[in-house]
Amino acid sequence: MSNTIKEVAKLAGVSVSTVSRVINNSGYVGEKTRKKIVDAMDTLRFEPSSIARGLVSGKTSTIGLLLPDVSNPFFAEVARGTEEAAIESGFTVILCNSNWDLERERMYLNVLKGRAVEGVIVIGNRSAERDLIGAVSPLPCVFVDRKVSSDQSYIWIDHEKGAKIATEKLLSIGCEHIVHVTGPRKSTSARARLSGYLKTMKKSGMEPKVLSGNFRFTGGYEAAKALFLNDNPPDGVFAANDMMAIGIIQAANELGVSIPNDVSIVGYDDIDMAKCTSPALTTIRQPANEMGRAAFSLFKNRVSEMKIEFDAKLVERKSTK
Amino acid sequence: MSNTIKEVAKLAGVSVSTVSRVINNSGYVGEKTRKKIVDAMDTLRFEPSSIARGLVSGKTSTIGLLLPDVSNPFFAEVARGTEEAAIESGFTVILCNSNWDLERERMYLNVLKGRAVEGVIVIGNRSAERDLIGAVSPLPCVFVDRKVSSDQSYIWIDHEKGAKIATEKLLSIGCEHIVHVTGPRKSTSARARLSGYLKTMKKSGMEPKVLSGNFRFTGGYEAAKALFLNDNPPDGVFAANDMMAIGIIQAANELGVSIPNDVSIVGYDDIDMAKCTSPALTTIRQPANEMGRAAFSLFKNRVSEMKIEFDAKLVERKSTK
DNA sequence: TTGTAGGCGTTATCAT
DNA sequence: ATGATAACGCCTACAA
Repeated sequence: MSNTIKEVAKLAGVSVSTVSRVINNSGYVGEKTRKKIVDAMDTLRFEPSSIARGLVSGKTSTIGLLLPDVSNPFFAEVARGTEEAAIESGFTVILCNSNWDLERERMYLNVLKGRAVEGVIVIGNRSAERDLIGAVSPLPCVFVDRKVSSDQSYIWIDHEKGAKIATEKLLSIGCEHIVHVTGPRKSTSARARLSGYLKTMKKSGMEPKVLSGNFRFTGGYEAAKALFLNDNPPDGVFAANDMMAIGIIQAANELGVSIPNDVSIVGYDDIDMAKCTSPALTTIRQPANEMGRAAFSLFKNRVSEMKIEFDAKLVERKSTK
Repeated sequence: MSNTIKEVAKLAGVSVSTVSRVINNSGYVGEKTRKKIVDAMDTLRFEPSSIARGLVSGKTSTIGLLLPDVSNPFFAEVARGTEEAAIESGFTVILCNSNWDLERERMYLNVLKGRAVEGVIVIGNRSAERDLIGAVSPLPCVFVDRKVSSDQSYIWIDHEKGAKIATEKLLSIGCEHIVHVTGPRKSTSARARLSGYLKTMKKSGMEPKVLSGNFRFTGGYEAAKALFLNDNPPDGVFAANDMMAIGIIQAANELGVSIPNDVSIVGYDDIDMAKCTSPALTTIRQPANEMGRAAFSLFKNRVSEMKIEFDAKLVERKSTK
């Protein structure tokens, strides 16, 4: 059942070079011969060995995708976008879950090099920039959701602006006591969101209030319990991601705090789940799929020192007045 | 960048086969020669080409993972389990999203063959069994969540039993009008769940009632609207998966139907989201991560005609009395 | 203990 | 328009 170009040639009664020509349609091939070969190819269900091709060309048509955890909805969607774009270009994606672990990030980068991938796409990593770039070098690398100062390229969303939009939304509906629940300090995107919130609050002359979170459901849930049990509960909450916002909604529901009457909630990401909460979550949309696709295209076009910026957009649902 | 074995040989003043021997440390190599070669290797920073190796040995330490869509939480978790187990064995996983499309399934299987993967793990496919096995042959293949009659191996959960447990739970809390919202007809696991529901209802002498669903949020949502607006609304609903159950909860909340007072809901899968709904969803847990790991181990140990069965378990939360 | 040579599946360069 | 044949980088008998 293993089919090589040789067997196709034999079945079609021609030489391997002619078969190779029709595969790559290069050079001249007579119509009749071409047809015979094409027929032979699909009766044999022939698929050229990309390994052998790789040997000749030195290329593997493979990239590595390094992320903390595919089972996180945001990363899953980025992964999906990357993979879709890759396959359209004849590339294949190796999946690597670093599990938020620095040691594993480094390990994977080495594995990927050994696999002779042509490039790496990195998302949501925690490594220090210099470590990361050292480890990945000399492979071309695209960073997603992280600005990087060297000559690598990256995909970036202006989270500061997104946070500004979120905060302004809360302001515009008359909230007077707006709290921000942050993501982990090490996350650059979490820091950008915090900064956007702080600046917007300052500009509007409001008093900011910040609680530390961790990007996880429980983080939001616990923050909200503390918040709503307080004697001065907020009337607006901006959570640094949707998972935490959902935790907040859950806590509010349990405590009998009415959304959006007593408090309005804005999240960040627009994961699928955001449509399904009660009430449905108003949030800042990150186009995760497109970001994944863009990352691949940056790699594919071998553009270094290039950035693509996306716009974070407000998606209004029922958790805000 | 990377040097070849030939250059190492030249620098060390030996033949390539001797170098090859030290690389794979096979056969006899004199201590002095070995040292010379090792030195040469690292002054040249030599790294053997995994492409060339793959061509010769036919082994790539790579497997393909074919699933409909990584951004579906259940598949994402299986993917994670598979990838974790794989890397622990020095294997690498190529991610393939078939997008529920038969044509793409076949296309990917061919791509994977071309990549010389050593095996394939297939989840949630829709292809007819014979097509699938024909397309993947002669690669070893493990099917997840699908029974297969040939000599392939598979991972299986007894969904009929899971459905029985779900239905019995509803019965045990006194529900007298229990509806089942199904998954797509083509899905074997959906059919098994339906069958388990039907048998259990029959045994208890209750009248079954079945609505067609599609495994998606909207499917549950629409089914529930129809159900609760009816003049004879159910007091128990068993949804064939969590996404639909969440749609049902959403619809109930919007309609002012109280869960679990007016109606109890049981889902299936125990995706992360199930903890986060209001009220939190009682559901049948599938150990997705373990299933992924088990799939890899079945492949790794080259066991064919082997099956691993998992048990579906009830996770009680707040959507049932 | 070490070297020689053939081959893995393709592509590319010559000839024919 | 088509066919030999030499690489690509490595492994593995088989010789020496």
